[in-house]
Amino acid sequence: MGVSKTEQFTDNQNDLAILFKALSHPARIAIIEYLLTIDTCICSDIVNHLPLAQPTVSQHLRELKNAKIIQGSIEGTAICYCLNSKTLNKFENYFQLIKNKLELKCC
Amino acid sequence: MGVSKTEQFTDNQNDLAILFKALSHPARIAIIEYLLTIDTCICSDIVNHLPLAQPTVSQHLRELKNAKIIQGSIEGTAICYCLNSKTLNKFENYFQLIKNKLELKCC
DNA sequence: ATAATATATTGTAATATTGCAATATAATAA
DNA sequence: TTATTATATTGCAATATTACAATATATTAT
Repeated sequence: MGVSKTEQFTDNQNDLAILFKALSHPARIAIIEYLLTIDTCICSDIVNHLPLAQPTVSQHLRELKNAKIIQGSIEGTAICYCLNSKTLNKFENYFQLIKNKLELKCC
Repeated sequence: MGVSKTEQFTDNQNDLAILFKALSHPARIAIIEYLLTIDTCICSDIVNHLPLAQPTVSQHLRELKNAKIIQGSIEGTAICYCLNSKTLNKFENYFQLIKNKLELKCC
């Protein structure tokens, strides 16, 4: 009761759900939007840019990193986070597939 | 503490997060995939097709309906649920926008 | 080495989500 | 009307998420 029955669904369905879950918080959307506006990025920029405490931002960054939506590389004392275009293209492909299937349908 | 600070983010960021949250469960991905494979659809088909109890499926359908990802029309004693292509196109547009912005960037 | 700075981790309280039994509603069939 | 069938709602237990203070870690500067 209350436990998500993930094992009852296909790997693909679970993988997609995990990807979407990573985008299901406005702070994480804000992080992505911010990373799109700048070329390089250190984490403290993000912390200053968001209305959340540093540990909370770190937690959101970890979730995006786990989903491979962003990737971080150590740059001296800071970490350079940037978007992973490969994963983001997965999303685009998925919705393009849906669009193509929808066009063949009536309602 | 623990409350999502939604009011601190823009309407657009919150709207996107809500849309993605609607897709963040494998059962709801499975519902979308199922609706893509058939032309018309009654809810009991979905219930029989998913490994979840009827109230749980009804709850997931409501969440997809609230997000306007699916829409339902009463057909006698059943309800015909189908996908809302307008909302699904929103997703595609969003990721296309991201892709375009990413191509202009270095890392 | 010690201090300063940047980021991560841990622990915990508040809240949200998930799943389902029980029940309600609403339409058709007998 | 009464049964049957299809779907929705309610209430609640189990679990997950969110936010952050406190603390840890790790790198550079002095």
